[in-house]
Amino acid sequence: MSSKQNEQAISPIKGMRDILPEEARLWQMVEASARKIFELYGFRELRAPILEPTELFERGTGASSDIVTKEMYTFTDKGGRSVTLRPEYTPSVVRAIIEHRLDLQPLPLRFYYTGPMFRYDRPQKGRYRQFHQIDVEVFGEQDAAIDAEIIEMAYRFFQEVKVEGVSTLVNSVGCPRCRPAYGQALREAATKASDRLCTDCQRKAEINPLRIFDCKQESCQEAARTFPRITDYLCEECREHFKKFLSYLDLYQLPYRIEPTLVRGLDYYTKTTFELVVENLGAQNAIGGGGRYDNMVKEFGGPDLCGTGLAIGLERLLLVSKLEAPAPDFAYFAYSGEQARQASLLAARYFRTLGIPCIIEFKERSWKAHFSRANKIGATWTVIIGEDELSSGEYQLKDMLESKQYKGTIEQLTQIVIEKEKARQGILGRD
RNA sequence: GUGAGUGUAGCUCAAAGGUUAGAGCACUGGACUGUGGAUCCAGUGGUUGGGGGUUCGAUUCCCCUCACUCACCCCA
Repeated sequence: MSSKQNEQAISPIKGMRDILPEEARLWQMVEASARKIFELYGFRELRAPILEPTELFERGTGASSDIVTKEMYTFTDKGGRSVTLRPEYTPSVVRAIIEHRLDLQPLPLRFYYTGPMFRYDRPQKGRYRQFHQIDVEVFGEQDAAIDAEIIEMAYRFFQEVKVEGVSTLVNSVGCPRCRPAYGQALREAATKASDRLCTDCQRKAEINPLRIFDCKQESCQEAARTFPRITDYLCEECREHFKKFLSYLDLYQLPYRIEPTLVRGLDYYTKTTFELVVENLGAQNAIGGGGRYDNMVKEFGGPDLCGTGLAIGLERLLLVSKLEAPAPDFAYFAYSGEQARQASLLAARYFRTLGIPCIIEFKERSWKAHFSRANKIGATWTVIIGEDELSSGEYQLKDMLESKQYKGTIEQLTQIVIEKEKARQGILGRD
């Protein structure tokens, strides 16, 4: 700590936080699982910048979306350009595809990415201003089977990272051909029922009547039940796509519920939308979500390339994951005197060359204090080097878990560690 | 942006207007200078989030402010 003179401690910016080593270990495990599983489905990582031109999101995410109208971290850089910390990932991939003419590669394209996103929201449980997503996108595949496969992949991932009780809400929001008619029908119904709606919903009837569906007022819910459903307004193509999508979910035997009121806050979705929700997460119960966006690439001036994707929120995932990080295995060096210290340093170098993690500390300690320290920091092995060991040339190795002690040359001792670790499936046995 | 709740040691919490703000855990050291976990003892650590007010006296009551939490809106 710094001096206590009226200095104010510097805290992180609201909605942002440090991830300390113990928790970071879990993040590493989750990210490693994601990579492993996504690669298993042919996805490849595509890393895009965190900072993008503001216009990318105004056009991609949608100028009327909540994200763009009130949640972006936008500022002017020293060159006078308006830049934005990305609030989501999809527009960046679309930009990269056009930039690098990736559409000329064999289709479909499968990309994944994991990293921080930024939205200027009011923080609450499961919601931060800097949060992290893992994101997958597929381009150039119109078949509804891919929409289902992405969800199947998500379930495999959830299983791998010990997230249980995930259910899927699915819907189709139609396309620019069928959506306008529905929007009009819904607006008319909402206006007609205006006197039965709360003041909040009366306002929604104008702006976004779909939102009336998830109002908690009993009278609004009652009125909403009489409103037309999007699924009754889909055009032939969209209806077919939706039917096929559901049939593949059935094939995988994935649990889902059709939620005709599921609207997502991003403007670009067409046809399939879905949300992965989980219990015990409080109000922000969506652990993942996504859908199809068949027109975004074209609207950016690129080729007519359809897209579909999924984003998973890592903070929320970790809030419900039962994953536990195994304690790290390593050797601690207990020594006495300068000569033994030097012998320890060289021994640790040899250990590390063989892939055995070591921690060596430089505080002079009694033997008892050394062992106490080794125990406290969780060492699995303690290497003992004192006067006796220096003169005999044989060091000692203590197995801290079994309280067994060995004596031998440094080569012999490393062999013991390696064999034992293998048997225990310790760090040397893992991939 | 709106609403509610909470701020006391690193963590979890006491102290209900009255001496020098305490305890457990954690940390450091000792009992114990060639062997850890247990036990016992001691020590470090606080502008009670900050500012103002009421009062002889405020951690306690009032106001402002900041932070955190939860919820609305929306989303991961």
